[in-house]
Amino acid sequence: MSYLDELNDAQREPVLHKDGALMVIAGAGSGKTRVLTYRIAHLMGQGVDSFNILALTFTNKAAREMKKRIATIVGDSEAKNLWMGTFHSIFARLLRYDGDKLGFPSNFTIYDTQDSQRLINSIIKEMGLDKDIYKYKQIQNRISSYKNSLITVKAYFQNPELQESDAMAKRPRMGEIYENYVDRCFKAGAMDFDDLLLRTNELLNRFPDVLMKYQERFKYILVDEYQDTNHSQYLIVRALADRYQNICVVGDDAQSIYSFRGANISNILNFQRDYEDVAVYRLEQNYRSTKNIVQAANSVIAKNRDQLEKVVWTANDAGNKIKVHRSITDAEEGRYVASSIFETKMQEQLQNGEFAVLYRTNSQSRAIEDALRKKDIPYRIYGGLSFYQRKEIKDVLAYLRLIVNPKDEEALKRVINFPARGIGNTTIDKLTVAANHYQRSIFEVMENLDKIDLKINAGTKNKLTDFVNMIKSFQIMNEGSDAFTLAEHVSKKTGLLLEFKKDGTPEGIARMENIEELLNGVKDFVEGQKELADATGSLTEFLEDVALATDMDKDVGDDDRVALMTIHLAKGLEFPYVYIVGMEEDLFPSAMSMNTRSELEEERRLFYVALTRAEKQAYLTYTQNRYRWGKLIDAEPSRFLEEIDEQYLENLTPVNDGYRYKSMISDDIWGDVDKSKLRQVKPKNGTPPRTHKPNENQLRKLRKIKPNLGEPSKNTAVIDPNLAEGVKVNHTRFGKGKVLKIEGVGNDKKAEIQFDSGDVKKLLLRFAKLEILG
DNA sequence: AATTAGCGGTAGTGC
DNA sequence: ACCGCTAATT
Repeated sequence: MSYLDELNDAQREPVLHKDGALMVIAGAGSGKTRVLTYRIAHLMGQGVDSFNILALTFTNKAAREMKKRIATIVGDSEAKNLWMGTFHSIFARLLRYDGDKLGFPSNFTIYDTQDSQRLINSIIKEMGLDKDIYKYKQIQNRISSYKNSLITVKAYFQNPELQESDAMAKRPRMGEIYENYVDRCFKAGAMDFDDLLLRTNELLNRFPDVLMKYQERFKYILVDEYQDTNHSQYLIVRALADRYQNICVVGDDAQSIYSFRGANISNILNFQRDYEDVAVYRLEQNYRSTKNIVQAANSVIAKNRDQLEKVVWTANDAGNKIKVHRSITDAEEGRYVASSIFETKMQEQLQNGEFAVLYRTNSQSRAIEDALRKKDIPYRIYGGLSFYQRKEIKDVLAYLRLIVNPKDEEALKRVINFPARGIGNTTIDKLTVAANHYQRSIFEVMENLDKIDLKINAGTKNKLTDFVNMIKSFQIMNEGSDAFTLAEHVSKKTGLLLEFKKDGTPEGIARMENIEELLNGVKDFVEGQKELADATGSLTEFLEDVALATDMDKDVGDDDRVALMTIHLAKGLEFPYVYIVGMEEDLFPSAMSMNTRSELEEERRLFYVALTRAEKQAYLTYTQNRYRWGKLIDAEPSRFLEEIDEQYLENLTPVNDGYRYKSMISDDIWGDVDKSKLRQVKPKNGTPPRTHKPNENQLRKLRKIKPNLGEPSKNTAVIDPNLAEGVKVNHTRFGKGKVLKIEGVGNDKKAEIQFDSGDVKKLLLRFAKLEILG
């Protein structure tokens, strides 16, 4: 029982607690994942069948990692049967089995936010409503919150208060839009994200036999990040756990940051009322961060009124104080972060992956990116416009969706005339009207053009028939081929690849490459699925994976990069060095979250989450001016800076004397600063751009840094002089190959390599890990 | 029906 | 500053 020795006393108790309801209040960095993992392993060790365990995690990646760890304790075959994943992916799976009872096909489509918004847009148009009053985004939010609160269309119309509040907001026809939206989703065989939970509730409520089946199946239920569950999720868990009451929830009320998508903090606060004889365990020892960081975070969260009693402490070293830095503009903030990362990395001989830059809004990433790129520091952005949301990727996916589910209206509208094949809006409108009239899908109307008189001319009819036949041929191919073969065929046959290739612009090329990357992804997926017990590698499974994939789920692999992400995405992660940027009023806390106490408290919890991501060192940066909508606006330091107990802070820029800050390192010595940019950003008082060089002390310090101590750092890697044309090399990712050409000098030195796989790639030598063969 | 210029909304966080 | 939609043009 060696794994029990890896736990402290407080962690061991909930692991050993077998039956009944238990709640684990786990402070930041207190090892809650470890508790969950070992608890599951222990249950299995005690004879509980893995088939009877359901674990709901915050990301699918977390589920994968826990599964892997459990497999090392109890064995591979045992771990395979565990149902473990996010709410959305678990219940999507459940609905594929039993959704037919609600009238959904097992291959239902999952609409993403964009699909929902487009559908709402067309409904508003079809109803002839004013789009300035009925704003599709607001409508979508409204519908989403109804669904998360389990307010169905029927419940909406039975509730005068709701109707009144929509009427007050000058949207009296809100209910009709909602009704149409639900109806259209149903007819399209589609569910949006909220439906995955709402429909699960409906299924469990309406079909006692189904409920019973899953209650019997999931005798032990575990829920991670319970503080971020919404009402819909709460009800599902309660329904499933009702029979055996073996429910274990883990969470930290201080880290509840998702109220905007319906998360209800009272779910965790009221847990003890919901179940009988609830055992409560507290994990309060932080293993992650220094004393300075833990105590600073405590001093912040203490300002919140609504919270469970809890004292997070650590036995770790005091560490450095949190560094606070002010700059003039966001561009300069970026440069400071990049310089600081560069310098720290050199001095401490660190990897890029040990650094993270966290921000409140995705739009802040740009300034950071620019600065990191200029310093040639590799980075990776998480979130934002994710790979799967790019236009060209969504186009390919739309074709694939249409193959699996031809009723998928949003997919159809997306690709019916892209690449252009002479089917214009007029025709699509006619088809839509007919489809609504006959209560059929657009695709079905297109299949029966001879039988309906739509006043579409013969030429257009032929084009429509060609399109239908093309999709049908794909469907036939789908029967016999794996997802990769089909996806590749579709990309070529539809002309998508060619469309982007022929436009010849850099964007077009990039889009084509993205499609190729997607195809590689399909291939990886197909091969990966072969190893799993309960998966077949079908197109449906791939599409579901994609629809519910988050940026956090991707395996980052071996590349070593600085992580850039929003604080929301950083939840559950940890990094030795963390930069929290944009510490300004109206940005963090957000201007939109300062109206009520609870909103502000949530922003404060968000700040708490941000701070507690750091293991060794935290940096807080803010600027006096920030670009927004292309304009430079004034910014005030965030109130959160003042809320941290001063003793934990070190101010790097203490006096605002009207001059530019004197940074530890001047950008100039790196020789790659875009001076024109500097000049653009003139401070209002007319202070000239900084031109000072680093002082002798700083220079001496910099010169002392020797490249290539220990693990070679990517920026200083010494390029092997033996690397020349014709030499055989091995690359960690691309395999063996031959150097065709060497070009560029210094940092820009590149090698063109013909890999044995057939690919020819140009690699920057200072990044590429190349091994010279024989 | 296709292309393009111009305009307006947007940048708050995400399954 | 950017994206997507609309109106105008071909």
